[in-house]
Amino acid sequence: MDVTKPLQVLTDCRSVSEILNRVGDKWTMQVVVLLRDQPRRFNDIKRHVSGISQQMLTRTLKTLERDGMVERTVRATTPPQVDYALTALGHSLSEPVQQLAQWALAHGVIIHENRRRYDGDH
Amino acid sequence: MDVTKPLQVLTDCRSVSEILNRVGDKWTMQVVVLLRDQPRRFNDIKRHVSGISQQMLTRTLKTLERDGMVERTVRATTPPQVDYALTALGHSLSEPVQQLAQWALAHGVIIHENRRRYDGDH
DNA sequence: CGGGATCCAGTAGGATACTG
DNA sequence: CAGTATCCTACTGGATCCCG
Repeated sequence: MDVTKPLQVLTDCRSVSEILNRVGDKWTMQVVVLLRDQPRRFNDIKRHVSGISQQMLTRTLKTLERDGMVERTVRATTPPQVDYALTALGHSLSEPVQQLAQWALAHGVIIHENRRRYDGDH
Repeated sequence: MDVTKPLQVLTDCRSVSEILNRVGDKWTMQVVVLLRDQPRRFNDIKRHVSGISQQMLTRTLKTLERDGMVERTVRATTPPQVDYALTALGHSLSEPVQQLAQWALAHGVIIHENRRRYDGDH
């Protein structure tokens, strides 16, 4: 099978697309950025990420833990206390994401203008 | 209403999440990276992005056009010919995306290891 | 050739109730 | 407090047929 450059690029793309899909869901980013400052507990996160349900927060944290982006620490107190902290991997991700955040902030307005114009013309 | 720093961060996050969601869908990245090299025609793109249906390619291109990321040029020949090219905005996006691509390529293996380990333990 | 229109399946995400 | 379990809805993506 031929290892032409276009094919290589597309292979890379699928790998990148997977990451983008993981990190680009509705809540992951907000949780990661929140945890960048400090570890937090479940309901603490829930309070700061407005609109998220306990269901989705559970799923989001579990997926992040599975990928090794956050570490889950259970303290066997009563009531139980669970801390979530970003791992080194999670922190390393936040760097390229910030690049994209810069881009999004810089071009967000233009994109929305483009959409308005497009929707007006069509 | 208070304009505390956490709130500001979360506002940014939603904007970034929106971009990630747009760009992180199943096909957008592959199309954008393919068009980075040169403009291409509809079926030309379809051939290079293996697995994409004409339906999804149509939708993907239309969304990219709406956001001002690609420019659509129709030549009224018979048969009709339509060229798709990346705009300056589209090109500018590909830069931070490449940063993320680097990250994905560098850490993809570790992430998959983390998942295997997690799935084994639980 | 480059789509539009339609239908259909799978999954992401939301609401609520319950539990150790 | 920190979840699990259940149900439901909406959106994404795929397949097919048609049209200028």
